[in-house]
Amino acid sequence: MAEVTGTETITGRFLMGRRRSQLTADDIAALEGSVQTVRSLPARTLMITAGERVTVSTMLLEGFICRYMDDREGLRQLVAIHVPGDFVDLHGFPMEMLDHDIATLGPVKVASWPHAALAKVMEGRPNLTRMLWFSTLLDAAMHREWIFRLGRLGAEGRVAHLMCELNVRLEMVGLASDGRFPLPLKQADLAEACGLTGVHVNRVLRSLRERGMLVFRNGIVEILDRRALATLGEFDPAYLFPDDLRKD
Amino acid sequence: MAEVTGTETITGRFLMGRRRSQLTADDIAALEGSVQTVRSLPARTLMITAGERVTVSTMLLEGFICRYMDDREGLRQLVAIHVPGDFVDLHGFPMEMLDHDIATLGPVKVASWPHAALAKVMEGRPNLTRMLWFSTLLDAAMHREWIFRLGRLGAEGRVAHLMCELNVRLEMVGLASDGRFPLPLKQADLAEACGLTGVHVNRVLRSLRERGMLVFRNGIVEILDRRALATLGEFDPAYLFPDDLRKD
DNA sequence: CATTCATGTTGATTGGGATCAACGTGACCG
DNA sequence: CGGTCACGTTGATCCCAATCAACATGAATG
Repeated sequence: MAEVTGTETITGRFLMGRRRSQLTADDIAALEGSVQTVRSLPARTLMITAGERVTVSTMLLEGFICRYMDDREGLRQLVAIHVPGDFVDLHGFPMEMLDHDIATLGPVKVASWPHAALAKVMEGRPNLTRMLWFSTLLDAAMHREWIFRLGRLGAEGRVAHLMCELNVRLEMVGLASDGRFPLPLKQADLAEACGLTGVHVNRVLRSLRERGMLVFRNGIVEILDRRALATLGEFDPAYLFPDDLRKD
Repeated sequence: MAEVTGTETITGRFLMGRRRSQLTADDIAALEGSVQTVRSLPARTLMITAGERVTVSTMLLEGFICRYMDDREGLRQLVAIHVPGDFVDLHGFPMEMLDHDIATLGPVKVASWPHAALAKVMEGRPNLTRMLWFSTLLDAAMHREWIFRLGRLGAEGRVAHLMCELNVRLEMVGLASDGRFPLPLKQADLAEACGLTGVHVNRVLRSLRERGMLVFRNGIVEILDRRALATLGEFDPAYLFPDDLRKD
C-alpha cells in the first residue's frame, strides 16, 4: 500500500507512485515557489469551458474533478476523472486553449500556477520539463485506455475497468486502501463516464454487488474481489506507469 | 484548401496547418539536422510492441500508421490513426515506454530521431520544446474525441466522425482535396477504430453511400456531402486546433 | 485454368443496453 | 410534519448492432 507522504506540501502528491523520485529537491522547490493560489471550490462547479483561453494551470489537491464534452443534445461524455496529485489542465500550457469543459465532482481544493510562472520554472530545468510533459502524457495513456474500454468492453467490463483504474490511482497517492475509497459520483456520472445510461449502470452495480465483486454506495467504493474485477474489466495497470508494476 | 509546401524537407508537414508558423527557421533546421534515419516500411508491419523500451521517435512522412491495443481474445481496438506529418511516438520520449502497439497500415516512409538527439535539440529551445509537447497533446485531444465518438455516437455517427476527422487532418497537410483522399484501411480496420464489427461497418458504409454522403471503395474516400456527414458525426474540428478555424 | 485466400456483401436471428414508465427512499425545508 | 426534489431501483418493451451463416468477388498462386 502506498504511504501518505509529503502531503504537507502543495505538490506532495504530484506524480506520487510514478517516478516522483526523479524530481529533484530543486524541481519541487521551484514548483512550490511559484504557486499562485490555493483555493477551495464547491461540488459541481464549472471551472473551465471549452474554447476558453487559459493562462493558468491547476493541480488538484483534494477531491475529484472531471473533464467532459457535450453531444448535440447536451448529454455529457466524461473523458477524464482526476484524483489528488493530478495536474488537471497542464495541457493548457502548450495548448493555450481547451477543447473540453472541466468541472468539480465533489468539493475540491486546488492550486494554480500562471503559465508564465511555469515557463520560468522550466527554463534551464529540462528534467522537470520532461516530468511535467510526462504527466500530461499519462492523461493521454488513460484516454487510450478509455477508448479501449468503450470500444471493446461490455457494460459490466466498463464499470469494472473504471473502478480498477481509480483504485490503483488512488492507492498511488495514498487515498485508497484495501480496495476502499471515496468517490463522489452519482450513478448518472458513472454512466456518463462509461457510455451507458443511468438505468443500466444501476443494474450493472447490482450485478457486481450480488456477485460479491464491488459495492458502491453513498459515494464509497469497496472492491471485494479485486482479481475478479480486473478480469472482468480486462484491467492491466501498466498504462498507469506505476513504480511497482505488479500484475493484479 | 491547404497547399503542399515544404515537402521537399523531411519535417515539411510537421504541424502543417496548426501553428507551424510558430516554428522558427532555427527550430526547423535543428530538427532536420538531427534526423537519424529515413526509411520505408511495407504495409501491415508491426513497428513497436507495448511495453517495449523506446529510445527513438518516429515521424510519419508518407502513408498511414495506427496505434492499437488488444483485448483478451486478441481483438484490436485502434486508439489512433496517423497521417503524414504526425510525430507518431514522440510521447515515447518522456514516457520511455509505450502502452500500446504501433503498426503500419499501408506502406510508409518514416524518419526517426534518437531521444538523445531530441533532448539536445530542445536544450535552450523552449519554444521548440513547447511545440513538440503541443504536438503530443494534439494526439491526446484526438483521443478525447475518440472517447466521445465511442461513448455517445451510434454506428453511423462513428464512421462519419472518423471520416470527417481524417479529411480535415489530411487537408491540413495537403493530402486531401474536395473531400477525396486515399485511406489504406479495410472495412475490418474501420470496425476496429469504431468499436464495431466488420459486418456492421459494411452496412453503415452502404447506408452512407446510398444517402449520398460518402463513398469508400478501393482505399479511396470520397466525401460527397460534407455538411451532412459532419452533422451525422457531430463533428466540430476545433479539437484539431487548425489555423483556420472554420465551422463545417 | 483451377484453387485458394482475403475481403466484401447480404440475410436471418439473437441479445445487450436503451428507452419508457413507475415507484421507492431519504434529505431537506417551508 | 407533509411536501418536494434528487437519486436510486425495478419492470416492460424496443431497437441497434452482434453473431452466425452463406455466398460473391477478385487477386494471387500453383
